Amino acid sequence: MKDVAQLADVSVTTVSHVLNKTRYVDRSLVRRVETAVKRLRYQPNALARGLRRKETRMLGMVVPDNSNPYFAELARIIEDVCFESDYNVILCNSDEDPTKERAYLSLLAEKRVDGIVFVASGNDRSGVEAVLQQKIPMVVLDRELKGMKCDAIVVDNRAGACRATQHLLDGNHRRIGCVCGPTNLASARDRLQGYQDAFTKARLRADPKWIQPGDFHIEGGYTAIQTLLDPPNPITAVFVANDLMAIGVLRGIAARGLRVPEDIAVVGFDGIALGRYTQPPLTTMAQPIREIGKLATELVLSRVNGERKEPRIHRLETSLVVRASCGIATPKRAGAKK
Amino acid sequence: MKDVAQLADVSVTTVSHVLNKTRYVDRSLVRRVETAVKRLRYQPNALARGLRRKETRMLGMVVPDNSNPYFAELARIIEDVCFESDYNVILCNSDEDPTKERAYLSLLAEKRVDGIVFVASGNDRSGVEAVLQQKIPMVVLDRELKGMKCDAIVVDNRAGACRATQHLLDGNHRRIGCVCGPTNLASARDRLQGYQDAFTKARLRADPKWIQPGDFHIEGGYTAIQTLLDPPNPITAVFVANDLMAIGVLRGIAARGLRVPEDIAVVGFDGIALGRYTQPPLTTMAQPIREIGKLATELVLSRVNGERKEPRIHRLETSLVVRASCGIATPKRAGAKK
DNA sequence: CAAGCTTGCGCAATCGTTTGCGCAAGCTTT
DNA sequence: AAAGCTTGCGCAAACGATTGCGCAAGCTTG
Repeated sequence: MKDVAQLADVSVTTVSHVLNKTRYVDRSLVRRVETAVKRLRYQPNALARGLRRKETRMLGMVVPDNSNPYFAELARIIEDVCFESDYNVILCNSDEDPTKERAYLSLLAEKRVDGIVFVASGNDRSGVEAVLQQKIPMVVLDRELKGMKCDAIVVDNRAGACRATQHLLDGNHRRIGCVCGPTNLASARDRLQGYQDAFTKARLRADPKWIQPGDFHIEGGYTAIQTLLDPPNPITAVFVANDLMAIGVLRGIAARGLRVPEDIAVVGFDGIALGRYTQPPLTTMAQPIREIGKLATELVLSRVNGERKEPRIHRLETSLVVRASCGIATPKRAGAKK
Repeated sequence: MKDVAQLADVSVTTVSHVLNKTRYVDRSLVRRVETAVKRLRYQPNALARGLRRKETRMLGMVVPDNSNPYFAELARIIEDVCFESDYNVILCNSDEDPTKERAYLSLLAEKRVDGIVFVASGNDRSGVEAVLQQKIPMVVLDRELKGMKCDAIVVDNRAGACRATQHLLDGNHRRIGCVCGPTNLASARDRLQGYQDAFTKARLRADPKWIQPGDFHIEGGYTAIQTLLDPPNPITAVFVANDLMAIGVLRGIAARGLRVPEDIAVVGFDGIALGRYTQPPLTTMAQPIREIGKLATELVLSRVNGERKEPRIHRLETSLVVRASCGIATPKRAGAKK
């Protein structure tokens, strides 16, 4: 910058003001500065700027695993919105490991990101506290950390899972299995609850043997469905707590020579884009993933820009997307049963 | 930091040295500093540090689209390796748009990332030049920019596509279609070439009508296969230039009531993890994606750490992964035919 | 006991910007 | 023509760390 100033024969102050258009500068000087910038291929140093301005135009994004299509899509949306607003995003994969989560949150705080989108997994308070007390705007997805002074976005996992299961009940399935997620995750527990709620509401009982824990990964779905199909007189339908596992389930069923939905009906959860293209296409309880991503980013950015609203929990609706894998044409509403 | 120094009643110099363990400090002072750090919840400012040290411990990563599983997996690996070495990665989606590419490269340069992993798409020299002349280590994937002073990692797309197609020929298919990628991408062109090479080598001719351009996205595969299957006496096999489109192709075939591999054999390209779980599992020409990611990151990081080797082009091998979608049990080697 | 070493720490410059403050020159008033 | 405004720019102090250099106190040595 000094060099630019020298070459253009002005002060660095003027160079700065020209670059930022932050006060009037004479035409001729502007031109001189601009040509000097071009000649020297000058690129401002964002660190120095950030240090002075106390902003970095970077957001941190912590997700469990960006190779899970759900988070990949979410990341893509967040990144897009950020790009629009001239922000960059730092990608962090936590693997749902509290230690990694803490490490990343702390790193992001040190890097002085302007905000954080955090897909929380465990009950990790400490890491979050550290960030908040640095006054870094943050929005937490998928988990309501009660008592936390920051926005959260959640979907009603329980109600969604319940409706998904009801859809199978409506299709006259009675022996309905559930491949659920790791029970240390609140969202997984809620979805399991919802599955059970559906039975309760229908005055039926879910056999505990029908419930098989998964890991939210594709292989987990594959192996879970195997043990679910092993016993004689097995389930005729299965609710899978996320779409990635559902893909594994579809494969596992096919590997046994069974057909979906004729032999086993399958319903997933998440609404990833891939669900349209599975064999057969996947019926799923879709999260409004685009909205979640947009809202999350906008919430963070609005706080970055000084918005001072009271933090709150935003609850979004899931919606049932009926495709072939459940073998039930029209979704009946729960209310329609009475 | 000043506050810490004050509270511990030492100079900021000492605080810095304690934090970085960069010179001997008396035990008692170390303790005083450490407790002060805890009490104040002090977190060093990475911007200031970076400014002084001229490093950011951040890498830029530019990919076309992180929601394509191939790039998602790549990103994941890169991020993992970086985490090991205490680096963060900035995620950038270029959408294969030269303008976005330039914008991102320039932004990354301003942010003074220590290095860049760049999955190049177009022929964009300018953006790359700008980075290189800033002396930022960079490795370019998927495209050899000749004359560029930086490392590149490529796979032999042409040979890979050729072998994939040969595999179909070996399976006694003669009318083999090709869903190729956008022709402005070198990798897509090479794969198309490889497809044609296979015919040439077998002294056969590929009907131009069998070649259908795609967009490397899932829907593109779906629509491409439709037009490929429309004519009477259609193809009996298809080579798809990437796995994502291949998934679309599988769906498209199923939607017409045809079966894979009995009616149409399918071979993809990329080797994404999802390929194991498609219906049927996808035969594909796999890129060594883990190696690519690791090598890319290691190359960049080694240069960050002052390695001064001559930049070179690293060529990696693809390998055929035979699953059910091609309907051919054992891959015959091209050489075995003679 | 003086000279020279070693040990342990602090001073102050530096990294590359932004920005509050003030100054000089030209213009408008009265 | 003096007083007061405008206009257009530069000076220098931050921002928060790192690090070369040097200083004082305690030791060793001859």
